[in-house]
Amino acid sequence: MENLLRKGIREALISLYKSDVPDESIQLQKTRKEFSGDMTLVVFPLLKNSHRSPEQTANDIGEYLLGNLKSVSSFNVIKGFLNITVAPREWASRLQSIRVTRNWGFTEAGPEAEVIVIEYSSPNTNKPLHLGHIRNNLLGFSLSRLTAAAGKKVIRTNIVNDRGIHICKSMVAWKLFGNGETPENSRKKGDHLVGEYYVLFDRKYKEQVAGLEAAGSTPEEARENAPLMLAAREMLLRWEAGDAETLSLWKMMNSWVYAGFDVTYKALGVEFDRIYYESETYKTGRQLVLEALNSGLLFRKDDGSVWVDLTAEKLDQKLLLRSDGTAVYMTQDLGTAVLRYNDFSFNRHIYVVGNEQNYHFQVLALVLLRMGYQWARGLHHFSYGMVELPEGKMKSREGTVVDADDLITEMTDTARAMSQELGKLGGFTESEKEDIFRKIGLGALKYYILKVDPKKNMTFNPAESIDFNGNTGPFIQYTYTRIKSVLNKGMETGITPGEPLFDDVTPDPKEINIIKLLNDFPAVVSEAAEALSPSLIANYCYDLSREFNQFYHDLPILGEENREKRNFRLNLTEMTGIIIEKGLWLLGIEAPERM
RNA sequence: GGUUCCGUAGCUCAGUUGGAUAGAGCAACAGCCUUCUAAGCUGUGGGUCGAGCGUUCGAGUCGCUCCGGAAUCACCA
Repeated sequence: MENLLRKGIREALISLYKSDVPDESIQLQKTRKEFSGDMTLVVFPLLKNSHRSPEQTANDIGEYLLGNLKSVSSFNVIKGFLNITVAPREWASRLQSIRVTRNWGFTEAGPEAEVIVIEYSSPNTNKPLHLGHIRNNLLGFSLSRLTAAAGKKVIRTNIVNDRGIHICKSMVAWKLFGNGETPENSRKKGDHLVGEYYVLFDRKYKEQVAGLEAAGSTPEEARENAPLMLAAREMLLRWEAGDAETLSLWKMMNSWVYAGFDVTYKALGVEFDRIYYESETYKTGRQLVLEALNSGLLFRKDDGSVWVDLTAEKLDQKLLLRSDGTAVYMTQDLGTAVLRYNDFSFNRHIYVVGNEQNYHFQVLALVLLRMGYQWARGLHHFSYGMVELPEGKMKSREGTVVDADDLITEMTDTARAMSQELGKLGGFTESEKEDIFRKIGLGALKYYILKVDPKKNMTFNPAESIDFNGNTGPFIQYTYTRIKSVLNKGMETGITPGEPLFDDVTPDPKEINIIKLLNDFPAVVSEAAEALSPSLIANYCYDLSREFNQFYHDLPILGEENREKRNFRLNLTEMTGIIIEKGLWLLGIEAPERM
């Protein structure tokens, strides 16, 4: 449609003014709602060619299009804007071609497809997932679907931070105070259980520090010499030395955590193709750093610590190995990146990590380049904003962290309560109902998070909770179930979307609005994949749902007397359902059949 | 202090490569269920797009300077 108009406009310019213009000077856009018309040409850039006033120019082109293009039915000129109305029947045939295209902007990954590694989630094994992780997981998973839809070969990875002093703290606390508590005998979820010991460590440790300070130690001494801290340090040394008993405790507690994470991941509906563990990558990182040091790319300070000097890149010097030779965060990530490149030879590597680590990823790419890895140019930090509470940041100390499992349960509970209040879902078994409540609750949560521009910080108000009315996931899901309901009802009465014989159908304005949106979908998908922005998809789904609900309300679908018109509406309805389902799929939101 | 990001209605957020009178939802108020699902639809009120200057025929959008907020600049991860 747009291309047709472009071609016509170019012909008009040649015929009227004997001059051709570059494509970007032909600014075609959708006509704003308050004006009549479908497409609008902004004529200001064309005045150089016409040497006439904006109104005259617009009028000239309008007349030409009306006379020469069958699909243009009328036009009007307001200031420098030429509003072109496309013949309604043109839209009807547009729906037909959308219907037969059948790929809706989704591209299959061919053998030559670009390989993209997406890392997301990246949990620590000493505490359960919270709201911040939810944003990470949802963004990462949706990005993986978006890039896959754009024809890339996507590998979803996770890096589990399973080593270090923080893990040892949980281990020490469990050993001292645990009395053999396990997820089985306590019926607690493994990650929560381990998290409790991490918190317990912190509490007991603070008591000890306070005790030492009362006995005359300086605060610094107290922090260093508290027995619990000494025990944790010793545990870390034993871990690094490969002590069998320590390793077996570590493996046992980590397995609890992983079992817990699996439950949360499953509830969120996210998946990974390959999981990396820092306990397996940090040694590679250290090796890389030592090799680079030998090649003179890095330098060693007097105390033995190894650094990279990035002052030439306007950054600081950055530590890569501690004076005792142990690895830091950066070292591990260097190792992980190289291992991944060896595994997948990726073209691009997207890290879904919060914006508090912008500096870290800037340095990571620079260091890899310094080491001679040209592929590091393909590293991309997908930096998203924090989730804040109305009072500010979530703080575990103040108990204001929103736990992921709790939130998921709460959302499902709310969906259940709301559904009962509305008196819905008669005739379903309990397990069917629960499945629907889960889809709705999760849909609300996911949409709430994904509709927001990823790079912005967002506010989550637990008291007001997440809405189920208005611009929400359930609204879109509801629209989808309405569509299903119409199609089912039609099928029962023998009315199904048949062959599209749309030649004689003149669509209503509301129908044209929907066709326009359906027509946009492929462009929205590729734009969202390009911009790595699930929020574009989310907002598109909302617009389409809104448009459909208005149409649904005002016009009969099954009740339409005219057979062709009814068939047309059914096809429109069916197509809308398909596109909404596709859009929700890109967001990782499930579409219930009924609700 | 350096670097990066953000600032749009009372609240939560949209706003395509610069285009016309800046949009939704929530909250408030007023309507609409004998009808394909009312988790819906319709209407009313609500804005110096943080401030200023500049570029442009045209700026919420681009540039500069301020103001406000966040993150980061660890031998934490």
